[in-house]
Amino acid sequence: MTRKKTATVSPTPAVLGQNLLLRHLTSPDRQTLLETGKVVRLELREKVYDANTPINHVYFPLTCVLSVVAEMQDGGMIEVGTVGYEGVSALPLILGATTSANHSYCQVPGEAVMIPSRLFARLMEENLDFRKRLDRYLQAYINLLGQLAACNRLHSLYERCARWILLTHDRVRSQQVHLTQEFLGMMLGSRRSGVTIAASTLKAAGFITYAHGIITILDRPGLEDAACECYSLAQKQFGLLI
Amino acid sequence: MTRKKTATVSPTPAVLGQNLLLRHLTSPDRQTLLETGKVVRLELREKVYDANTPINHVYFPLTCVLSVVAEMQDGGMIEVGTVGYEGVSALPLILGATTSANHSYCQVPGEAVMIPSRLFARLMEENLDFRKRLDRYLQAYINLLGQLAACNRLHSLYERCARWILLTHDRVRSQQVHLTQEFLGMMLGSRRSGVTIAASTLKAAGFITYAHGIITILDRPGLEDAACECYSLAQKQFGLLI
DNA sequence: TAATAGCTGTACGGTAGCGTACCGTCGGAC
DNA sequence: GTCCGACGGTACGCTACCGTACAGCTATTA
Repeated sequence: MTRKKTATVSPTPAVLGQNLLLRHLTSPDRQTLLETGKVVRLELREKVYDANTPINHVYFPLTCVLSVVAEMQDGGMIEVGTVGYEGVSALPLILGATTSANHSYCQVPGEAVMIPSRLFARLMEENLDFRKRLDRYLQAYINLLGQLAACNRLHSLYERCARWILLTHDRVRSQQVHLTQEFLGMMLGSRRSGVTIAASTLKAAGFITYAHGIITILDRPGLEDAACECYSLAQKQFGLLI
Repeated sequence: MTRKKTATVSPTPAVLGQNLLLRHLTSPDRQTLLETGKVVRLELREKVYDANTPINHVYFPLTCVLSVVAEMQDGGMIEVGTVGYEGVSALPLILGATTSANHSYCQVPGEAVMIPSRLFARLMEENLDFRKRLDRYLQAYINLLGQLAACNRLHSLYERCARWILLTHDRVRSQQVHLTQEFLGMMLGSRRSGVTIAASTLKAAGFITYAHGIITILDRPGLEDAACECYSLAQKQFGLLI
């Protein structure tokens, strides 16, 4: 929530290469992005956009991870999507909407390239290759959304915990992820105490350690075994985007 | 599974009006559809397409309802989307894919307008208004998919049963829906015995009756009260498409 | 160094729904 | 009318997870 203002910096070509959508951009659009885009740092739980509110800025994550979150009438929240360096924050804009049905905020702090929504719309309109990449990305996102709907119904909290940790880990450079059990519980739509039990089991198995909001991955293959099939399916979907 | 071959019939303008996407089509594309499209009857559980298999035909439901179903590694199935007269079967084609990650088959028997995928692609490319309507439809579908993911985690079987019956009822002209509890259980990713209890409760409340594969809606407002918020949200999304 | 706030471990009764089994009933086929 | 198969009702032990509460630990701040 606390946002430290940092000097906005223009991206370098190397920076653009960190995002799968920006990586393949060619001039003149590449040049436009180098000039107009800003590298910003998103802090934990910093808002990206609100539900049913015009989306004015578009973020291409570099090292941060964003969450798309559905809010129910009773105030309950649950994650319905994540966005990392493989994608872009403004999924609804791809189909011409100006708002989203969900909220989005920063799940793992880090950097992103920000551009105005109007520029994003122009790029989509004028750059066919970019447009096609966005379409493919959106398709992958939809496929994962369907899988998530199934996963939420059919798989145990233990499996989903492992899946979530892996997916986040894939998008972060470090072996450590800043993440409280309370937060993970909200993302998974479960109680914190339930998450503690699942996490303790993963810890006892030696796959992770867990202390005061920082989770460390110790045994990735082990964690992959613990996760449901949804993880490998997600990996496969993202593999198609490179 | 048993498909009775019927003589294929070309649609009339009145028929096109029954599908929200075809309704607004103007000539010359309208004429193309009247000539090239076929009105076909889809039977219960008739396949629309398979996962990861080229989609050659596109269906615009008139009175039938289609299900999009995810199949898990253990063979378990669960519905991740439905398509009625408001939409079209081939959602992945909208984004340029040629296959789907899921299966699709007929959930409620009835009629649909069928065209070849190639024609569908051509229409999307050449008809901007049609393209825009498809984009809006896909956006609504995505929003509902997100809501479903949340619903599957947060709402009870009782609520989801009511929601499902309502959504299907909306897309059917009759007060009766052909539907076994076994089938509904599969759609909802739950046991049949659990569905029986939920359905019995709805029956005891006087909202529906239920006998040998045919469910009859008696008290729609009552059923709406029983359903979770996801139903009214879906209604709202579809309302935006008219 | 002490106080504080945030995070994790644990406990425990309660419940929804699983998994499975069995039986009754109704409708359609012959 | 009789048989058979499909469908629905019910039962019951079992499990995962809820909801809530409380206690202990660690990093941060005063």
